[in-house]
Order: sequence, then structure tokens, then C-alpha cells
Amino acid sequence: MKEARILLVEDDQNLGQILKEYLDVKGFSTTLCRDGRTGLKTFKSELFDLCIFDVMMPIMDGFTLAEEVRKSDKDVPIMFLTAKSMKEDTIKGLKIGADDYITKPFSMEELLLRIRAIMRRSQRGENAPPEPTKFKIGQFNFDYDTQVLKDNAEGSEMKLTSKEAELLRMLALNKNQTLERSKALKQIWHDDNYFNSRSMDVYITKLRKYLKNDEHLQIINVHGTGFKLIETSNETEPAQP
Amino acid sequence: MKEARILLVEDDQNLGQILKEYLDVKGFSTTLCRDGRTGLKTFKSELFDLCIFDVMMPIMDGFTLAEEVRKSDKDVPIMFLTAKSMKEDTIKGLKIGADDYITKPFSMEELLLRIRAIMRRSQRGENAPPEPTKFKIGQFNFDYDTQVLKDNAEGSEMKLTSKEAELLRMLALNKNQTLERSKALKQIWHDDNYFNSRSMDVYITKLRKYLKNDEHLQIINVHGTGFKLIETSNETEPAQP
DNA sequence: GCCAAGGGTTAACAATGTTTAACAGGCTTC
DNA sequence: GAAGCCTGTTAAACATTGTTAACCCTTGGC
Repeated sequence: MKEARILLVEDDQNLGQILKEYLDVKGFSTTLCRDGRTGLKTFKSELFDLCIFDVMMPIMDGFTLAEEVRKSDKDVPIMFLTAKSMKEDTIKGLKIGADDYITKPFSMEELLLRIRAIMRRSQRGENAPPEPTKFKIGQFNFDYDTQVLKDNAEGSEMKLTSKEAELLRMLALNKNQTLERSKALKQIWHDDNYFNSRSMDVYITKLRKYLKNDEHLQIINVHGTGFKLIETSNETEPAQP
Repeated sequence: MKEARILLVEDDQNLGQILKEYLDVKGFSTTLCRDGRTGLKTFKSELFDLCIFDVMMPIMDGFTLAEEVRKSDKDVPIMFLTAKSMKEDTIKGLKIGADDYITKPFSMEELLLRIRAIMRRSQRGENAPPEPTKFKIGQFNFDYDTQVLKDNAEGSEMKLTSKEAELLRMLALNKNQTLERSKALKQIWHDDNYFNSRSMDVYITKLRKYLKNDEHLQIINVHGTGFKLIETSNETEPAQP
């Protein structure tokens, strides 16, 4: 099982640092932000499995941050650190969709137990529909596990690199739909920034070359948004009004 | 449940004696040492389920002692007694792999609760389903205990070295998933650095040679991340989402 | 002690994979 | 249609991995 990523937003530098070190030692990959604004920015550019937000923070409080986060990801588990168990806070948090609360002061051990509980829960969710790893794309068979793309027309096989395979898989999973650039960047490159974005463009070019034998396949760009792998059927000639 | 053994290292004779008596009454078998040096010596010659070290001690402080102990046992739970909750101390301790802290002054009751919590935790770890040591990998049978890899197709047996066996075991445990390079290095080489990483590459080559008779087995590289042992079934039928 | 064998590491070089740079077009907006 | 960002493409630069062989060690026999 891969190292889980945690986004920790805590304005108290001391507590934040201690928590981060502790969680890192316990096998998580933790990113610490000092305030809600940088927290939100970080969340939008990287991929996390769990968010832990302090409620009382300057600039942007934990609840507001959570609401913003929910706008771009409605599933990621969120946990709040509250000064004391205030009913109002609790209710507000529940509305936003918090997964757990922990009231200061708390022991590291307790925090860890709760984190593991949440992880276990959200894993179950993932277990439900296993994502396919073998695809039929036009005249090709693509096996994500072996990273092999087979051209059924020519009978040839091409060995893809891991990045090529990951990108093609995401495109295939979203066939005929737009795959958002930032989504792919977060999942494959783990960071949505300019250089990775250009790198992704290079991979799009490579994939287009791999698929060029089948004229019914195209990877088209959706300007400012992402890419779309489209497969047009042979006999369907749509009328142009 | 067997009587748990505790190694208590505390330079304050009064406190040490009181703690020992209390713990003994509560059903533990406690060994008390007055300083880090004798503590280390004792640890190396006997078996303990838990260590409790005072941080402030002459000759050898608790952290140094813990580091030494970690060299010969990287799993035994260690708990620190600290004069006050010093942030630096906490961080230092966490890096070493402490399981808990307790700040003086503390109540006996609190200490007992924490000890039991730790015991419960480490027991859970032990109770968890024991990791398998015998694997069926494609046309091979691999026995980690005897370090023997048997080729069922040819009927031949190969004797692996310990490093080969450990690496193959980790790959087998993560079959069809990516085994992170750093994870393997930490577990098998105990240090994730450039040279060990190259050494691991050499072992990957060796394992590939061992497995090359079965064409459905591959150890493929996930660039910048690790390796994946994949076993492909004979029939390749791509799923249509 | 000396030698040989085996296991493990380091070195060296080849091959492969990924990112960055550079430049050429494209799409949008005003 | 000009300015400014986005995208397409290529090639060079950089980083990681594959492989072989030499080089340490340690161990055990003589």
C-alpha cells in the first residue's frame, strides 16, 4: 500500500511541526501549511488522501477552508482540530462533511488511531469498483499492468514507459470525455505546475504518435481545460446542419 | 497472556524504585537500571517488551540510549520520561522512533494507562495475520524460509542468497502492485541511499534472470518510484468499460 | 595463517526515461 | 488583428535504470 498523503493546515508553528514530524515518522507523507490560503493553494496543486485542518486560524478559518476544498473535491476526508468541543462548531463541521473531530489537547496516539480509522473507511470506498487496467482503444489493446500497447491491425506490440502508460490509462478511463489537465497532473506528476504541464504536452505528442495508425482515434485538446481521447465509429457520418 | 517485561532506566533512585514496585504490583516484570550504560548492557542481554527511559541522565542520556537500543532492535516500543514537554526533545525523540512521552510530574495511573495502550498496540501488530513465507509465483514455488526457488516446469531448484530472497519476498507480497524503491531499501538495506539503490538494481537483474523461464512473469520498473512484479494470465482479453 | 568460495557492494558504461528549452503555431479577447 | 497566453513538436540536457565485471569482505577448510 502506497504512502498516504496528508495535508495539515495549522497556524501554530510548534504544534504543526511536531505533528508533521510525528506523522512522517509513522509512515505518512505530510505537507504542512501555516494558513488557510496557502493550504487551499497547496490542495489545488497536489493530491491528498486526507486533510487535517485547525479550526481557529487567521486569514481563513478551518471551516471556510474546508468549504473551499469541498468545491474542488467532494470526497476527500477532512478532519478538524478544535480547541474545545463546541456544539455549534460540530454542527457546522458536519454540514460541510467532516469525517472526524479531535479536541485539543489530544495525544499523538489518539490522533494516529483516528487517522487510521478514516483511512480504513475511505479505502473500503475505493475497493468497491476496481478500476480496469486493460482497455480496447480503437484497433489497439492496451494493458496498463504490463505497459504494452498492441496494434491488432499490424500485430505489433509497443512497450510504453510508465508515464506514457499512466497518461494513456487516464485518457482511456475518460474516453470521449475531457480529462482535466490539472487532474492528470496531480495524479501522475503529483504537482500541477508549469513545467509538469509542458512535460505532459510532450507525452500527449508521444501518445498521438503511438495511436496514429488508427485514424478513428484522436487526442484532441480542450483549450485551457485538458485533453479528450475520442474514438469515432466507422459507419457513423454525422450530418452537418 | 504472559507477563510483560519492562526495562526501566532512571537515575533518580527514589523515583526509580517507586516506579518499579508499582509496575511489579501491576503485573509487570520490571528491571531497573540506574544509568544508560548498564541499561544498554541489560537490554542487549535480556528480552524486553517495553523500554522506559528517563531523558535527563548522567553518563548517557535517554535519547542516546534509545538510539543505541534501536541499533539492535528496531521494533521494541520505547517510552520517554521528560522533565517538561520540550519541543526539541519531542522532535528528537520522534525521529528515533519513540512510541510515547510522559511528562513529569505524572500520575502512576496515567503511566499505567499509557503502558497498556502501547502493549495493546504492539500486540495488535503481532496478532495481525502473519506474513506468508511461501509463495507461488508463476511456474515457480518460492520458499522464503529455506531461500529456495523451485521451477515446477523444469523441476529444478535454485538456492537464493538472503538479499535475493528478501527482495523477491517483498515483490511477491506486492505482486501486481508497485513496490516502492525506498520502502524496499529501508526494509532490506536499512538505509535508502544512492549506493544501496544501485545494489538493489543489481539484485533486480539477478531476480529477472531467475524468473526468465516463465514468460508470464515480469519485473517492470516504475520510473523514479520502484518495481512491480507482474504475473499475466495466459489469455489476454481486454475489458470494455 | 593462507586460500578458495560465496555473498555483497562498487564501478563503469550502455540504454532508457523524463524534463527542460526553444521555437512555431493556435485560440481568445479586446 | 495584435497581444498574450495556451499548445504542438523537436531536440538537447539531465536523471534513472540495466548489466556486467571487478572488487571487497567474510567464512570455512586445510
